[in-house]
Amino acid sequence: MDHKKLAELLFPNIDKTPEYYEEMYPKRDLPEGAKVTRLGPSPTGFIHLGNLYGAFVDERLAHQSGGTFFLRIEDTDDKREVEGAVEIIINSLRFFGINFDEGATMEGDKGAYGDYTQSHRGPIYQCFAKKLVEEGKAYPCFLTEEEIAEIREQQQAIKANPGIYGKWAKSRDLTYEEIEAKINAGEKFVVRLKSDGNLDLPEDQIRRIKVQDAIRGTLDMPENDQDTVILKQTGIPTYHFAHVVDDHLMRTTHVVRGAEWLPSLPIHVELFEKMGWEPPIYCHTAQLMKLDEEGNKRKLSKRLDPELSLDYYRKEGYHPAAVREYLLTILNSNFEEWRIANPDADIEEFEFTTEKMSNSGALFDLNKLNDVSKEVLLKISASDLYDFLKAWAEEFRADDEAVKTMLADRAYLEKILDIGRHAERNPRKDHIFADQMVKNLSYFFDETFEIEDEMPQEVVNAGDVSTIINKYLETYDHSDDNETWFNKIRAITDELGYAVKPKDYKKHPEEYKGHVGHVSTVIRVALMGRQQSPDIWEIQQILGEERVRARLQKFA
RNA sequence: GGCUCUAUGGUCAAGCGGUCAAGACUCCGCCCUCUCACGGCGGCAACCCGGGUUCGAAUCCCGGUAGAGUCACCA
Repeated sequence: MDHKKLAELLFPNIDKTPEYYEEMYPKRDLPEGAKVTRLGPSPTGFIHLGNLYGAFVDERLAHQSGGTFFLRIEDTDDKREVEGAVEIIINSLRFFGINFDEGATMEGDKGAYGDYTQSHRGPIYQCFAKKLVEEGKAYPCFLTEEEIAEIREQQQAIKANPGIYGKWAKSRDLTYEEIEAKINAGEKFVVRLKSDGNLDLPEDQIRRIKVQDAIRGTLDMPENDQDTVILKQTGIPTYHFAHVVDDHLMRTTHVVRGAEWLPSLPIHVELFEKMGWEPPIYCHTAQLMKLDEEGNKRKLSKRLDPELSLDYYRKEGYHPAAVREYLLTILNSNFEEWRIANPDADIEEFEFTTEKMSNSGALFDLNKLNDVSKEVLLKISASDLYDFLKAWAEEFRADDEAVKTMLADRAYLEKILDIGRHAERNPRKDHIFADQMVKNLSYFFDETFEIEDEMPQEVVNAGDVSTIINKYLETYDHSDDNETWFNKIRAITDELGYAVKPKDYKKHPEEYKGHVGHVSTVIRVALMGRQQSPDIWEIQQILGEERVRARLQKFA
């Protein structure tokens, strides 16, 4: 077989040579140790937490080392493409602080290693596929879907491994004349790798490949024996071939991808060998897991787990910094420790390493996210929080009246957001995410204020509700300081036969109607509509005298 | 089924031949306290199983088991 002639027959329009592209995309001029990483999403427009997790690793690796992080659109599957997906991907990631140095952007490509959209790179892949054919390392395959299904059945019958390989790869043996005839007859073909592997040998003779994974250490697996499709009928490559060609030409140094790619690693290794290229350093990340209905762990799925979509967190109003912080806690096992030692340090200062990454799948933990979020929001100023809430509202709650009223008066909301946050010792950590905050703070606004809780039983039983309110109103002076104010409460408490010290009531409940806490709660319910809230005095100062009196009046 | 990955409390996780087996989140007490939150103190709770190697194993070896992933002209 004249492979050169075959290559010409298959790719009559490919006139560029591999050398041409090698020259066009020279080695990157970067400082020693700089890493080049990439994110290669398929443009379905759906990104979930797992994608962010991986993107975060890419981003840290590149930017921590003074390297480059680029975006490549992997749209080799025409069936999955969604309109506007690239924009969604870029925006979502940017929101969470992931920015690219190079690659596809909304305004087209940026960088010297493009095109960054795989569907635009047909001739490049074909050029390298042609080279493989020329060297007898790849061949056209005319098997139809039905024929492949039939092969599979035969393989099942004799318990052979499924797939197109070795003797099952019937198109391997076609002569030039046969191929030419088929092409002239209009038959479509795919290009397959002609694998040298053989897994039918006795176990101890099977060649094994060893790959150093930056996260997992030495990987040791049987070599590939499958004649994997590298170019589809359309001339567009499969993931495997696109990965090898692109990451070589784009000079990627570190390929970060999910562990679901582990099984196809031998294919990639063989492809790199056949191309005569040095493979990148692989970083196979653990997959984020989820507990399913039966209580089993399983991989996050975009189809099954819409609530793990990044948009879900944006809609709920989680702050991007909180999500980043949370992700880092599950990404690097020493991050939490570092954070405790450096509570105020910028997250960028943490030295992220692949070695400290877990290689078992972490379960997504909402409790932990919320906890982390509280800490993160505490460090954000009221002014910045306001801006964050406003941006969130504009995007997700444009028609929500409650949100509108909340944001109407900036100074007012900022005071509310700061309640108890600047306490010298133990600041309050009330804020978790935007939606939660809207609900939590509703009582500050007359439009959303309502009585949600009952008055305390002790006071109701004694019939003292309006008595307390009236006495409170009588002595109320908006200009009292916190201590003066509370002393007045104590006076009312004592006067009406309640214990000024809760401890006294606990010791001798028969001697009192209740204690100062119950009396305060009456005020609290009248003012806030709830039995629980931050400091009453502080809230009163924010609500203003007029509003305070009006609300109390309803219970007088 | 083949191949691969993983295996420490409910969750996330330290550990890398000798520890009373860290820590964080959750949960439960107590303290602080006008309620809640915060904070402090304390508590519940773990090395998948079986064999080895060793004076000694969560750590090393072998064999099971379980969970996950993957076996496409999807990525």
